[in-house]
Amino acid sequence: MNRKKNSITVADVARAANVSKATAARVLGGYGVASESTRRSVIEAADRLGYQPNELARSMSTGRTGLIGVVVGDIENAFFSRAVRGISDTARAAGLNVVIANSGERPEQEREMVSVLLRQRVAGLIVAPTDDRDVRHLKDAIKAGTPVVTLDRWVPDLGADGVCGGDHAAATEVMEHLLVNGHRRIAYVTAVDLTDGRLSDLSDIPISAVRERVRGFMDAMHGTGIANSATFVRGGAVDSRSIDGIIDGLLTDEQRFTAILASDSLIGAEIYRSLSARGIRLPKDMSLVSWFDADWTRVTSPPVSIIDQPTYLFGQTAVKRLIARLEGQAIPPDQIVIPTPFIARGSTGKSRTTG
Amino acid sequence: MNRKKNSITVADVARAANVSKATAARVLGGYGVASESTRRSVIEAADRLGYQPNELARSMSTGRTGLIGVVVGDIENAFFSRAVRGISDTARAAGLNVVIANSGERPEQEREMVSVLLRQRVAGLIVAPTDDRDVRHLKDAIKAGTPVVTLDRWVPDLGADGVCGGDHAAATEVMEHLLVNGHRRIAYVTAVDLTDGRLSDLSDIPISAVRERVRGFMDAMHGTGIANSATFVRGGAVDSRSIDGIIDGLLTDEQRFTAILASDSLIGAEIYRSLSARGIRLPKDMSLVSWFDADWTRVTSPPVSIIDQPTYLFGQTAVKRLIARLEGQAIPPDQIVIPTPFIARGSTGKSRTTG
DNA sequence: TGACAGATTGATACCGGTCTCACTACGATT
DNA sequence: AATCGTAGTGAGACCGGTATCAATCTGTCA
Repeated sequence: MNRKKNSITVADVARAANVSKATAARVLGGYGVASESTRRSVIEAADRLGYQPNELARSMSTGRTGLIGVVVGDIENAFFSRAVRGISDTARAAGLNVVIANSGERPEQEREMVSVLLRQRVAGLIVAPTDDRDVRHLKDAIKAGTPVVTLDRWVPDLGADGVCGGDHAAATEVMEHLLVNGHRRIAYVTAVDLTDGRLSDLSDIPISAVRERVRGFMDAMHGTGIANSATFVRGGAVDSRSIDGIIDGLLTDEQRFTAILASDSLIGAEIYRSLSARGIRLPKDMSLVSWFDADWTRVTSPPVSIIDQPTYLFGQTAVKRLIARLEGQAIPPDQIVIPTPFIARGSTGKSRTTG
Repeated sequence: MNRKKNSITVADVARAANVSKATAARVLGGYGVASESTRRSVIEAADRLGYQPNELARSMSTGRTGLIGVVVGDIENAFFSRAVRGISDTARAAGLNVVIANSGERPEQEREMVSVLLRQRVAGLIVAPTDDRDVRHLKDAIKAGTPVVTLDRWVPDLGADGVCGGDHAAATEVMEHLLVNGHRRIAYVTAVDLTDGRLSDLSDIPISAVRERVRGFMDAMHGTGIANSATFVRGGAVDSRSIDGIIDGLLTDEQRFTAILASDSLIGAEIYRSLSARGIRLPKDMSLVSWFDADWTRVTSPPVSIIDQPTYLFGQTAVKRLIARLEGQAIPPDQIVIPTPFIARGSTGKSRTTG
């Protein structure tokens, strides 16, 4: 047992203060009672020795860790880092600590991270599930007594609360704006891996948030009599190169696209860059809307129209709900929808074909 | 003791497998020896019961938690979130877990967070210290046996390793570029709180990274015979409004500034926005350089010249050094400088006064 | 003066693992 | 046949707290 640190324990303090371990523990742990005089001498001894409580031992014996585990797709993505900030601030205010893990949007890594966190005995989990269809690890966690709140994504039959954006409504709102402006050839670009980059069925999309947006997109298209709108969805937008490819595809398509929806701000930025590089002017030649109010959307000219996802609030809300669960509230798990309004800025205008 | 979770322990597995607790523990913990047959039956029993090791108890008894604590200024800042990603990826690969905390760049919150992490018995700390002059909490941690690596900032007398950028060199490089292009009236804008927003002494800057950059800035200015360069440093750039104020100040100053250095990418973005809003064109009317290669710097027109801080690498390097310390390497603590090259893009050009 | 309630305090089991040490069984060595 | 080495196993201490319960000490009241 190579215990490197010779830390001071309650027993040491007790000895120094000439009281029993139990009494010292009561004073230092802030539970039970002690006379004012012993309390003082214990505290004095603790200060003198530099006692620091061992949270591990405390958790061990109480069975509660004050830790909440968070699994996000990628902390480097501002969407998640802002949510993590919301989670972190809110948790801290409630005296909880936060352990962060990345899934890299890969199901097996998500499972691994959840398992690691459970072994760490986190009190609860906030997870942005990578794949709706494989949530057994989350079900198991819930069954074993660790409450789960899903972030940004909603899995109905999971039995966990979910905090998400109003994805279908936002898509509907954007589409209305675009349709009113005469757009008909509108593309939806997502990172989701679709066969050949094309969508054959909505259920191919494993992330509810994206699925709902695409559903809203297709519903709106359908409403204007466009039946083949599934062909307007492009998947696999994972990096610069793939996005350049998608943009090339859109620009040379026989459907002369006039507007593009970017499913997240990373994709949005790359699309913007790709369009600029090709000399396409916004909004004259093309309209662009991106999900998430990233920094970059305000410094482009024109600034980019966005769907504002207040992910700090997502995180905050998720923690609050988690805390409610930890306190044992037995309300049925449900979906908390946070409005994600469309904010029109300069990158969207009248369709060039009707202008 | 309201132990909510009825988790399976080694004792349960041992009973089910008809062996002693010690033997089951040996098999499940992967230490010691056991015959092939008992090993099989223990594993079978563990699987059947759904045994999940309790990492807490394990840490309790071994004295090591595979946790590393990270305290950053703000995870929401891409500078840090990218570093955190580097830390997280590298730590994970080494079998360590990461606990993140925010200091909000406030010394007392930093102290609080460090204390919380120490109570959590993290194996090591990676901290971006908010104030060089008050690092007693870090010294105490080191003295108590928890290695510390500072991130982005270097505190010489701390006795900890530090991973930082080549701030002085980068400032020198940028200044050379600007001076060659005829700029003489160059402002340095930082979030650091200076009295009246003006710099009276370098030691007023509590963050080494910023101090070194300003030193490089002033050295270069001095090299061209400009003696009052301290008046070209503006502090307090903490939000949209303050930055608008600073820009107004610079534009109306009797010194007709022709170039601005932004000390981080948040400031850079706001300055860009503020300049655009005022109709100032880059690089014709003003040159702009920002530290950190944030997303937004590539989508502006012109794209913004930057000092590239590879913070993913910062994080990665910090973890590697921390692991070396954890393994007991007794090399003297030192500063690891990671080059942060200047990358000229469209936002910097010839000074309008010499053009 | 003796009984009794309330306030303090101490002894000790316990949480779920790891780890030391002693003990057994058995083949190899002499 | 006696001795030895070794693989395998079990008993139990331990980590640093918390929690339970009994013991002691007051002061008060009948």
